[in-house]
Amino acid sequence: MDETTPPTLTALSTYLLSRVGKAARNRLGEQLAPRGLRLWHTAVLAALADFGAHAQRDLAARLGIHASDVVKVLDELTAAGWVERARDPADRRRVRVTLTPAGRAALAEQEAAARAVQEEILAPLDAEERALLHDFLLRMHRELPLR
Amino acid sequence: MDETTPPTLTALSTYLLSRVGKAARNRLGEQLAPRGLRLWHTAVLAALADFGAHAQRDLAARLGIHASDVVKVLDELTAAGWVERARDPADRRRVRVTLTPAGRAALAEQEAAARAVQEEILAPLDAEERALLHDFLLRMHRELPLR
DNA sequence: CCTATTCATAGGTGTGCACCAATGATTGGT
DNA sequence: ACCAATCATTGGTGCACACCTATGAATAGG
Repeated sequence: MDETTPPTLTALSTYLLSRVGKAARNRLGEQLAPRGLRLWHTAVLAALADFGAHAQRDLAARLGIHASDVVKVLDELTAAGWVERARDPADRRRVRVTLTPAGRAALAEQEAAARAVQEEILAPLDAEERALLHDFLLRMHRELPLR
Repeated sequence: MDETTPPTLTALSTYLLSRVGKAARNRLGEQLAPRGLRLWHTAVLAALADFGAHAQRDLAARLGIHASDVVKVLDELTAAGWVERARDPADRRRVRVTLTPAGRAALAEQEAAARAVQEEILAPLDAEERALLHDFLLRMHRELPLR
């Protein structure tokens, strides 16, 4: 049986983007799932590593994630000992979230997993093409609504 | 508040791919939703337009979608009058699916919607860059497991 | 001929993702 | 001192997506 994807679809960058993106997402998910993680866990750890401690509301704003979902992600990250919550003494409504050394180590592992996935997905491209692709994606990403 | 995405994430093509891809997927979905459609509807119409009538199992194989899900998509496409189901007289287990003229017209509209989304997402890229991106995506897509 | 396989169908599950409303504690504005 | 707004939290909802099982009709292979 012919399994060729319809040219009407492959002619659309949008379609390819959504399909390749989904593949990337799925493979990333498969890497994280065994550790009981989803993409937001990594994103939160990365935000803390790159920008230091955040109030939860700032994490939500930076990542474009719902405040109520931040709570749930942090519940799991604290349970893993990767993150610590502490009331902000200056404003006791806020909870200050900090990355633990264990959290930093976990992030490094997750980054490595992501790079392994990258190797799979970008396999057909040479180094120069990968650099171009990354530049294109960065520029598109920058214009995206953070939602 | 600083809403910069963590560099640890934006350094990963995989992350950008999954994020930009999701945006593309979402915007496409928003275009189709008012008409009660999802991406698979368009994909099925495209397969029929590009390769002619299919048995349902062949649609499933070509698109990498579950046979039981094909049934549901076709239920809706037939209800819209875009597709017709007929028993294959040569093998009466099979159902031969054909595109109606209305279906072809609907596909054209959906393509136009997809191109509009494309215009949004690819806005930061010039024509040459878009062509390069499309080539990259095509090559990556070709190596993807059809699932 | 009859048994195993194929095909379409019906009905259901689980997961990830995004979003929403209600609540209690705390703060800021006036 | 009070009222309105902010923040974290709880406990949901709904959707898209992918997958699974069981069933009946039809076919193919020995």
